[in-house]
Amino acid sequence: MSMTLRQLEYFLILSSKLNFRIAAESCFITQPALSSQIKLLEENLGLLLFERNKQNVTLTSQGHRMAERARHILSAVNDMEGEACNLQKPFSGELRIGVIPTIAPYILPSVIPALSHSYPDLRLFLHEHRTDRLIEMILDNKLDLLLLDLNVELKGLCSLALYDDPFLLATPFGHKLNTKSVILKKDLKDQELLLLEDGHCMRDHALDICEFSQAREAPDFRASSLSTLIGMVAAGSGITLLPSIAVEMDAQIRKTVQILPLTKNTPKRTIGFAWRPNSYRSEEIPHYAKVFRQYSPACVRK
Amino acid sequence: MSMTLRQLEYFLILSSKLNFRIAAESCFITQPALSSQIKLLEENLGLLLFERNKQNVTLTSQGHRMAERARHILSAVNDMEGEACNLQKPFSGELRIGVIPTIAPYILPSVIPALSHSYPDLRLFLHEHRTDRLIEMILDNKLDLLLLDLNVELKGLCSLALYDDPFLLATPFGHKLNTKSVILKKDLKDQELLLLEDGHCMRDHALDICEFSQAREAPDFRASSLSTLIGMVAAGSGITLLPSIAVEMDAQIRKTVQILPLTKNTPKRTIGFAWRPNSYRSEEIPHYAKVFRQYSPACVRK
DNA sequence: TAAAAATACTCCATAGGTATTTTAT
DNA sequence: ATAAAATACCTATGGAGTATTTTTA
Repeated sequence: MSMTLRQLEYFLILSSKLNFRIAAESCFITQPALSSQIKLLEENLGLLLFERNKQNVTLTSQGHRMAERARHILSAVNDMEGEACNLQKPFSGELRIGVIPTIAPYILPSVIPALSHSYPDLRLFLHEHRTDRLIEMILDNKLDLLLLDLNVELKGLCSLALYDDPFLLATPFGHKLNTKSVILKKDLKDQELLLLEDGHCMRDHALDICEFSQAREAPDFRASSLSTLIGMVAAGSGITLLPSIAVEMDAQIRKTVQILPLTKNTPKRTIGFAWRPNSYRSEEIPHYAKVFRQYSPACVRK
Repeated sequence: MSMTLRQLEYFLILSSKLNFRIAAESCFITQPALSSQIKLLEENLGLLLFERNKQNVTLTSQGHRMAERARHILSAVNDMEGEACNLQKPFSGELRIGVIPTIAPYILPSVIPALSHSYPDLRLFLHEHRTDRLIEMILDNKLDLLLLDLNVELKGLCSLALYDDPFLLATPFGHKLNTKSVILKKDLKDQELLLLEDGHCMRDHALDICEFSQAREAPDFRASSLSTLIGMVAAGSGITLLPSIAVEMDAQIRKTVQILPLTKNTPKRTIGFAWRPNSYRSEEIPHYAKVFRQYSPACVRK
């Protein structure tokens, strides 16, 4: 009679595979069984979800909108089942954490073991992606918790600030700025800054600082990671900004490049958690925050 | 195996009836059938939803939280089914509109027939309640569209302003303020204002104006409707504020009390729509807004 | 001809019914 | 004794299987 959760699951699988036989396999049923359930769903909704014409299956435009709704429903179902587990035994099960690449290597190595130790029934899964991707994933209920720079559009997510992470200046040894004890805004004027490639939120931060200090971005160069960036600075190709946590946690950095503090009114990023308001882990998050704060690099500890 | 939408429906009905026999009736099944489905749901979730001890059934605390989740899921299902209908035939089916009492009698009589005429396949249902109740209802998917004063906490609802509705001063005939052509802030000082009872958002608006102008609320008096308020003003018990739309649409008012314009920088309320972001009618709403604007009282037409 | 989806049918798991027992007042 | 929920057992709907046909490249 009425729509079924199972039909919605099948529907979404088919809408990603776009092939009945292959989708049926993913659903662990036979192809005719899938065909009939999809047909039932289409009859129930009173519209065509798939175009199955010329040898290939595609979602109709109506199907697209229905798929959006179906994802929302199944996400809510997932939340309900998760909360049920959580009520029986909180701080257990899968905790899927998403972290940006300019944070992960400096925070996680110390915090993750501590987290595992504090909550031994948690099974931690870490995913490292850039901000946009992480937000997509958490909104689609593929992640439970993000650790990122909070100075971004959070699309309705809840957030909690954990650390202030000031930026430091990295220059080649022997650079003319190195004699100064503190770098002021005017010192950066016309300096060439090497920056990360597009999509890294740290890049946007650094561009703001460029604009403010009238430094300019080095043309024809975009690094894909902080370590590349450090290598280029060491090679004398320019200067760059680094987060304090990186400088503190990676002892090699100070041996490779000169680290200089920026002006008093120092630019910084705010590192913190973000999560879906409907997450069944909402109430656990302040506890995780405690662990993250306690086992963080000294330079950001409040 | 897994949770069923039907189980969730039964669960919510039982959680409102708190009696298996009566709830089963509402579900159109027998009592044992309901018992077994509830039991299955409890087994699936791995927790007790109901306490069935001393002759009466109650929701457990865990049950409460699960009911919240279940409501959310079924609301999303309702949205999906609604959108399916809507894709087949937009501007049709039930449109459940919630309106506050200080707007309904002045806007609806002209707009509703026009709306029916523009969209003959709509079945309009009107609900008149105060703001808090309306917001509760729309969040619970019991209404599709609100028409209210937008100067309130909208709890994540989308909104669209329709009219600016200035307040006017109503005094008894022969009142000493009546000789003035325009009322200024200082004229209201120490005047006794008669206001609506608690819960009307117009009351809060009027209190703000009180505070600003140092007028004071008449003690021991709270009207339950604008017409009561007008009657009291006519009887010489004090003065009050009235929305322009009321004065324009109800010809009796000017025969009963004196209407005076307020200062240039006149206080006003903003009347508009509010709806759930997930509503399947989101795309229709600008069209409804057009009709509402066109068939509104002249005093608020832009 | 081959590969993919739809159709025809068969089967069995389970939602829901009836009859009855248990429990609490 | 009564009223409510649970249990036992039966029935039948419909989800999923196998075999086959239809469709399209």
